[in-house]
Amino acid sequence: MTKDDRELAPPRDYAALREMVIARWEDLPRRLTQVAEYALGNPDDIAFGTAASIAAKAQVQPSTLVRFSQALGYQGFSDLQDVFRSRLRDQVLGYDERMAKLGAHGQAVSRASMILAGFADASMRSLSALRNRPDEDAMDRALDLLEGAETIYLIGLRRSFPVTSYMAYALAKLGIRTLLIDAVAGLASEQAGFVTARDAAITISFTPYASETVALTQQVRDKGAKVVAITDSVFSPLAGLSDSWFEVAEADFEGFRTLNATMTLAMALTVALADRRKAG
Amino acid sequence: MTKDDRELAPPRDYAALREMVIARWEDLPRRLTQVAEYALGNPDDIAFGTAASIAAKAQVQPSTLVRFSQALGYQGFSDLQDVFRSRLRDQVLGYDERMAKLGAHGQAVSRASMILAGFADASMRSLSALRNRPDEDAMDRALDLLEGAETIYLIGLRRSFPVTSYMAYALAKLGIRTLLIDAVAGLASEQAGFVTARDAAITISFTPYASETVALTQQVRDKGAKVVAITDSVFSPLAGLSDSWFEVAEADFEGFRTLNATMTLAMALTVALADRRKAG
DNA sequence: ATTTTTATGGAATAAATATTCCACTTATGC
DNA sequence: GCATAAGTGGAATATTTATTCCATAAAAAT
Repeated sequence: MTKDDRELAPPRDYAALREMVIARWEDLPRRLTQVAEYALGNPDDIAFGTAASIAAKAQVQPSTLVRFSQALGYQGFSDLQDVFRSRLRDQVLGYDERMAKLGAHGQAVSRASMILAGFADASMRSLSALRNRPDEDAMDRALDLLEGAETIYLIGLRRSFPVTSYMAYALAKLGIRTLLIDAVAGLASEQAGFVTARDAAITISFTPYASETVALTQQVRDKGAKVVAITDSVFSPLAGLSDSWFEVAEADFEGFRTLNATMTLAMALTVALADRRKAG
Repeated sequence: MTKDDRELAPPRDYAALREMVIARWEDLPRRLTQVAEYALGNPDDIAFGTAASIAAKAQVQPSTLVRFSQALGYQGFSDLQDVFRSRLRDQVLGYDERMAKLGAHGQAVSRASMILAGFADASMRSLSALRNRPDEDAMDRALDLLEGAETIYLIGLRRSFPVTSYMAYALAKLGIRTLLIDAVAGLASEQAGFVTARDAAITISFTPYASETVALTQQVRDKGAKVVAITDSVFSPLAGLSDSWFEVAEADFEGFRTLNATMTLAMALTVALADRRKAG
């Protein structure tokens, strides 16, 4: 079975694995074909099941699963199973083509470009999650609150400041009156002090929630302004302080959170708001 | 903790489980709250991981996971894990329907969420382009220039300001000295005036290139500082003014340019730089 | 302040799961 | 048809993984 040359490079992504199995279909022994057939037909079961349960369903012995895995070059069944699991993860996020691509040319790259690729991937994951969440009416609810506002106050410091500063720029370009709380000269509270019940605020914060952001949000809320929040979990202090809020899940790469999903949501919110005002 | 009445009906589906955890959030002890937060934030990890690996990521003991599960009325961790797994299964199955819906395009979806989807798609296109361009050594060249810099000056106004402000935040967190030219009080030129030949600058600008950004870049260059630029074409005035530059192509949606590729590149540059300095 | 209850970390144990091994069968080459 | 090689089932074993237990710490009640 010309083991030596095959065993060196077991595919790490499902697409390649599938191809390999199909290619070698012919020269696999009887029971192993049986396993191959079951595996390709019920990839989910492979991902979730135990060797024993899968073996039963495929009508073979557990040991056959191990042999199958090893024949393909994997260390054992668990090793093979990892591939099926990663496939599931990716499918949930919605793109297995790009993983195939990743496996195809994933070598001889510098550390720097690996970091870049890592961030790009993390970002795409975040965006995919954002896109696929059918948050249908969260968006509409937020727009209802923002549409009639006289001035929109933008609250977001530290890590969130890039987002609010972007919105300030874009909304201003679109002719929507905003006030960016930038805390210049330590005047954050004074900047927020002019808010009235005819205004609305967009407030953005993530773990660990900057206490100043929370305080400012509380402040504008007390004055009767509507509050739309963008944050990262139900447990965020902003969730309780807002009339409508978005949950954004940012993927991370080596502990550094991406900002893209938040940024994209902000952009969409900005344009959708302008769109509504024009229509209205 | 009034165990008896709760333990009889542990939810079998993820949605109900999630609700239950949120409801009982308050009266859970410290470590269990920690687990709850991690679980709801990273449901995929719970589905696939082992008790030990999850415990490590959530920074608790494996036994705490078991206790958490039991506090919720499950028999043990494995029992709880089943719920998370079934969620994944369902999501996978629901994916096809979702794609079909997407293909049928635009009926019964609100205008707002179409805008969101549009931006998400545009962003993913930008990122995909960024990722697949094998700009191998542009990154390394830039890092060479930045590595030895005493202070890194960040130049980027208007649309690019979110990016520079993000870098200022992230680099500061990583212990790298920066100076963000924010043009507060109209002092941009004065802020940039302190630059020396031992410093470096990162300058960012896109069509239509803000004249002030170009002028500032020229200024720091004249003083002998190294310049790394992020811009959108060879014809950019920044290309000629820099020692190394990145070309970033941002996709647009209905005329509005996304900022994600730039943001992601900035993030990668930031982390890669910190990585180098640590290594060096 | 003192006792009692509850929570926690970490090691010990139990359970499950994968893997290896070997006797036996089937196929292949001579 | 005989000898050799490859394949297979199932039990034995090794490993991994969840769970329980206990000593200690923190909180709550008295």
